[in-house]
Amino acid sequence: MKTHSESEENYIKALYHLGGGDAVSNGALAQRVGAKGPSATQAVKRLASKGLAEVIPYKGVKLTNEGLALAKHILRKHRLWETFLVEKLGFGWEEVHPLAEQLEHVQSGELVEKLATYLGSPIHDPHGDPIPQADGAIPPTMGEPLQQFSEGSRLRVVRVEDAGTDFFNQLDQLNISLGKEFTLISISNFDSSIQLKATDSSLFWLSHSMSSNIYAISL
Amino acid sequence: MKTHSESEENYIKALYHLGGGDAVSNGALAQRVGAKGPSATQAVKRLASKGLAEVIPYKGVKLTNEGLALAKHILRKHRLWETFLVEKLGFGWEEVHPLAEQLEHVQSGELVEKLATYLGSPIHDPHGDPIPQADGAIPPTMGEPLQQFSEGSRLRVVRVEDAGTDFFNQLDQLNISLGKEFTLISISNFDSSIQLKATDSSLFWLSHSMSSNIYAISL
DNA sequence: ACAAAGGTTTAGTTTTGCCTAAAACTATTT
DNA sequence: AAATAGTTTTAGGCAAAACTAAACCTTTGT
Repeated sequence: MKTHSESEENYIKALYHLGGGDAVSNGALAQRVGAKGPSATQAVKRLASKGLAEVIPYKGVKLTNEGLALAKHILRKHRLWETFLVEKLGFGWEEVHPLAEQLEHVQSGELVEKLATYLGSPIHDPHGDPIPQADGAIPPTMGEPLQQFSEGSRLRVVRVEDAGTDFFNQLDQLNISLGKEFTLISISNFDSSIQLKATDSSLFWLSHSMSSNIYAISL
Repeated sequence: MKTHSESEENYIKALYHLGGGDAVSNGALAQRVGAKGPSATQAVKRLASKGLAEVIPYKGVKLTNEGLALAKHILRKHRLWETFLVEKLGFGWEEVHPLAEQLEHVQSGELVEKLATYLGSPIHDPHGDPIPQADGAIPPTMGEPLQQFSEGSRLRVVRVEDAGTDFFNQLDQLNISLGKEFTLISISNFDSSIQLKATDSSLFWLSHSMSSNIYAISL
């Protein structure tokens, strides 16, 4: 198996995140990896020369099938490590992203699969995001934003967007975590904030910016 | 805490391995990291400029106290990861070194300590080598080579040198692992090979090159 | 249609870290 | 004491990956 630099892997991840298999603009890519335009131009040329991406100058870049497979593999590692850090080492779900960014670059197919087995072959990570499987299959993305539900719905939180430490801290303060169940009491017509009732009958409001990052399924 | 490149960390590790706190020659250092002379010269200059090593041109290099502390910290990570890979993921003790070489570069004090706690704060790794503690203390190095024992001694294997995959495979074939107990039956005057008796009373011979990499304590 | 605006690429520089070849130093041997 | 062998350092390149400044496309507005 060819080996790739961390920088290359970061560009691959960014391309996958932004476009999946579709074309991405140079600017968007540069912004995502935290670099300037010319660095991205140069990077995608390197990727193209390795057969991982296709570039149409001034138009955009997209991953080849090979690039796509690599992207999924990296994402698999990332989410398995996040799962390990939370489930086994007791990290909070807001802390694990930067650590997984380092761990995901470790190269060893055997390690990934042994880790997956050790964790019980999970299909979702601690944020509820799907973990790509060894064969490249992506488990379904769960849930809808809370706005999508009607007043009176019984629902269970199954996924949250990684919207930064402050967001996670607020979730913790409100005692919201994956698997928790609530009843949607009302949605404000004024600012779209949402009132929920917890299983202990406590009532509270969530701002739109909070609730739009929280995904649930109907029970 | 300042951050260091992987290359720098590899040179730090090599300096520690070869000299501990004492001076090391440029050639030995280069060989250990798998580079050529000039690369090592350049690298130690970088280390010196960061206060991690002291160089006397044409004489040698040695780690500063800061460099020494960093070396121990990296070794701590390395041996904790090896322990994790063997104890939790089920890797064989001959496979873990290259993986730990990658994992040891992950930067996070919190991760190291959580990992140590998860593993039960071990003081020896799967090969029996001491794991430097968080405060820099080094647990005692266990055992003596089998040659040191007298005929008839009862002994327990507590450490093996990492002498390559073939060595480990042979250990496995002979059913020798850490903690196993044997009686030393005889030492050949001709080629220093050693005859052992296992607890199941089976008898077998070990060549000098095998036995000199196996360390035991007397029971 | 043309010119300005905005995004993209090229060109040239920087840093890290490796290399080879050549020069310089140390040590040994006669 | 001088020559030689061996090691180390300097000098000069190369590649990856980032940057700034300048040139170049594309698109958009009038």
